[in-house]
Amino acid sequence: MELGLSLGETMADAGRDLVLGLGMGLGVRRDEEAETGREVRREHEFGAGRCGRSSPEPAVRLTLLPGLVPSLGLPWPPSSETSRHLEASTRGFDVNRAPSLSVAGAAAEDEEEQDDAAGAGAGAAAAASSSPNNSAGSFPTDFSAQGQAGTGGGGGGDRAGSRASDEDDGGSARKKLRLSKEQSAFLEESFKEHATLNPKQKLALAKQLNLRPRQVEVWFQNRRARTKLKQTEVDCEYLKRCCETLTEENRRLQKELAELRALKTVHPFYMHLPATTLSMCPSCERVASNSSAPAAAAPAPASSSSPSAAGGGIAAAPPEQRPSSFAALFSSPLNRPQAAQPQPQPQAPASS
DNA sequence: ATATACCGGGTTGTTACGTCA
DNA sequence: TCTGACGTAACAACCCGGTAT
Repeated sequence: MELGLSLGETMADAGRDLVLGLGMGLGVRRDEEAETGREVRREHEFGAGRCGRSSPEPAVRLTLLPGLVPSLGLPWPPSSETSRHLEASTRGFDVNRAPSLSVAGAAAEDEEEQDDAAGAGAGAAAAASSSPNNSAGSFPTDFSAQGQAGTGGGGGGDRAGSRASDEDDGGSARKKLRLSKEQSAFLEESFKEHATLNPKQKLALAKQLNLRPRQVEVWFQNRRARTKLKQTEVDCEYLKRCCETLTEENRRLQKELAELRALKTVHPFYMHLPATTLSMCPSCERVASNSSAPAAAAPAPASSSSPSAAGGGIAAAPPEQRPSSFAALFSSPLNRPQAAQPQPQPQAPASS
């Protein structure tokens, strides 16, 4: 069996569909999200799924449903990933030292901020603002003292404005990069609720955090990129495990097929069905035939002379009802492993 | 057709941390 | 043990191209 895996672009909030180009005709569905317009997305802009318009949407996509996790026995999501992400997401908090620990650092920053103030003319407020240390003590009230450094405040929030400010700052625009712990936390909380912003919310957030709207916009862009990157990493690992499991399954089925063929040679009367119509039910370990599937699957009584009846306990079912492992793999409810979110995933299955 | 705004992908510069001699 | 150089990861900001309005 040849597997062609293609990792579709799926944002963390894109319905959690892992796209697999397996070409096996199982669990195929059309991507309805691809028809979702931008306006619809706008209406559901917060918390609603979106499909990256830049991603090439295959005409037919095989949705790798999260039910694979239990089916394949794959540990998901990796708790280490979650912890790592959380660590990473909170690393900035730790990096921002507590005021008591940053005497030397504060002194150094004072020098920088003096430069900033001199370069941007932001004044004493800006000079005192951009140090995260200054805001470590109080949560909301610090926001008024944050940001705006190096840009002279204001900032239209549009690209032209930011680019203009880049040039206006006389080369000091990239200083004071780190947002404060409180600002990051607030943005994270906002991101949990909605991964995209409309202008109104952007302005509100910027005002609340005393950041430029452009900063808020950039933060959300970067945050989405990080989420997607994490999800991609998770998906790759997941697909790798899926591939390994399916390979093993294929190996097992090939072996069983060989055994059945050998059995056929020994007892030809026993298997007067075409070999291609035989399938093995992995759950009950019985041979199933789909050659008479339409009739056998129907409630109508099966012919006593039918092979399936003669088999005694041999079940016949249409392919979509066949209790194959693939069907189980690709028909489970959405449970695709997700990249570590800011909040821990309580439904993480136990690792194998 | 043009302008504007937004977004994703990629890149750059800064910062903080860990390691090692 | 302390220190400075070095590598690395994370992050904020930017640039560019595409798309929608």
